Amino acid sequence: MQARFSQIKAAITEGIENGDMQPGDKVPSENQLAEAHSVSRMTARRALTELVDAGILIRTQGLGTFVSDHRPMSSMLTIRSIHQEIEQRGHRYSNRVVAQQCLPADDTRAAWLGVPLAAQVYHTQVVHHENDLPIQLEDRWVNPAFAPDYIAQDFTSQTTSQYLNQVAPLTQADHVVEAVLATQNQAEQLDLSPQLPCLKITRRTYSAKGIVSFALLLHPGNRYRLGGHLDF
Amino acid sequence: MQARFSQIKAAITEGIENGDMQPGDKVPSENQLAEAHSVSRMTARRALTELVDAGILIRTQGLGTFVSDHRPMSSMLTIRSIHQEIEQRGHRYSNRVVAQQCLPADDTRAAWLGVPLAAQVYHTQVVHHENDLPIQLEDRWVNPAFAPDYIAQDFTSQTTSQYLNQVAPLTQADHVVEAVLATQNQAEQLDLSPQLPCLKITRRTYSAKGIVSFALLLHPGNRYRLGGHLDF
DNA sequence: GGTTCGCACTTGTATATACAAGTATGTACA
DNA sequence: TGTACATACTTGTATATACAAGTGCGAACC
Repeated sequence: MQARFSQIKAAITEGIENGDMQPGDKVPSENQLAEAHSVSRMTARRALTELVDAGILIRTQGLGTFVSDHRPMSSMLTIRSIHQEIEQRGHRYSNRVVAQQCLPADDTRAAWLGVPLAAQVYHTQVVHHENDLPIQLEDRWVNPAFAPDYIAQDFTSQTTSQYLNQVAPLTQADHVVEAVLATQNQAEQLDLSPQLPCLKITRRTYSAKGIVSFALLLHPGNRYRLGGHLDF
Repeated sequence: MQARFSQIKAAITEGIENGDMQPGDKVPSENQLAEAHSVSRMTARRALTELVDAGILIRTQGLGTFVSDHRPMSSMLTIRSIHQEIEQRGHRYSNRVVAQQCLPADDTRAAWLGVPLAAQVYHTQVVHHENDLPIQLEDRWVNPAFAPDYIAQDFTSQTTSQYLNQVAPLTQADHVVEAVLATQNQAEQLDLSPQLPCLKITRRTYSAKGIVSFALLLHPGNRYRLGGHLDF
């Protein structure tokens, strides 16, 4: 047995899918839907609310509810924690901490972290392994103001992001994904032949008080699966 | 003036951000929240519902509501239509239809499109230009069952996805993004030096009745900006 | 003719209530 | 000891109602 609000949702999406309602068209008002389906207004409203959340409909107070004209414009990019992902595949996760140091920020790092030039920042470089094969290179710069003990941690038992999320719960993050060639150095760390295309993901994380860290991920070969809606 | 359910949301997220509540912790029940904030249960419930939708909380009927332990695990990858994106930058959009043909599906295409081997499918290859510079290569295979007139369209005035979205409104789409090197042929179409890393996005679209098309996008240099939460 | 006001209709917020359904726990019973 | 049941508490669904707030239109007024 299906809930009633769910039936109303189905009726509306069906009307959109078979072309009865075009993008921009007005859908029946909450009161009309309520009467048509013999439910209360709040139940009809719930159906509309969930379709609005899904991006199928658009609501304007005082005007009405309409079929969205630009539905498939964005998509959930789901990237699980590298640790979890590997273990879910039934494989063995391990890592190697290549570098863990405190150094003065050059202009690029300073700009990304929002600290003065030459300010001391923490840097770690970790190679992640799946069944002892290197599959991911992580470069991370951390603002000491938010994680003063970062430099003293043991990151073989706990990932850097796990630790940071503990001491400075992040509230926001920006990401950029691009395709690059691995540098000589990076290729050596990952035990790759150079000139191999890699997915590079740059990420900047914010806590409530400022920029916590930015990290650089190199994924040779790894693919990311996307679900949802996307337009190109 | 802020709505009351919004105040409750703020109170909960604040509790999570300053560490009062850890992932896995139980948040007050709907009735407790209602009493504590002097609102009805439905209002307290709405606050929780929106936080659940946002991925901050997890609810289980009969058990309670808990702080999510894997908050920042996914991110909205927002990719606007190439056409819109270029025009929003104030640049000139144009394209060149390289191929538009009907041919028998090889095993790969047949598998992706869900049609028998050697079935006739439509294929188009379009190069998208920004200010007359090629920036994107689009390969698309279409199941004729859902768009029989696809092969006769003029795709200089209308993009392939615009047309398909009209004749067969899509209900779902899968995407895979990876880094590859452009092939000799692809590099020529895009007027690139070969051996350049490109973002390759493979997409399969579904209508209510089956697989409509799958497309392959090659983006040299182009970066995708992500917003929201992501974990690695 | 042009402005203002009021009305009808829409969505937004909030309440009080009722029952259904899932989970855990303890108690009574075999 | 162990199974079954009753109970308390949780979230899930649904209703009827009330008022707030935004939009559009027409009628009354100047």
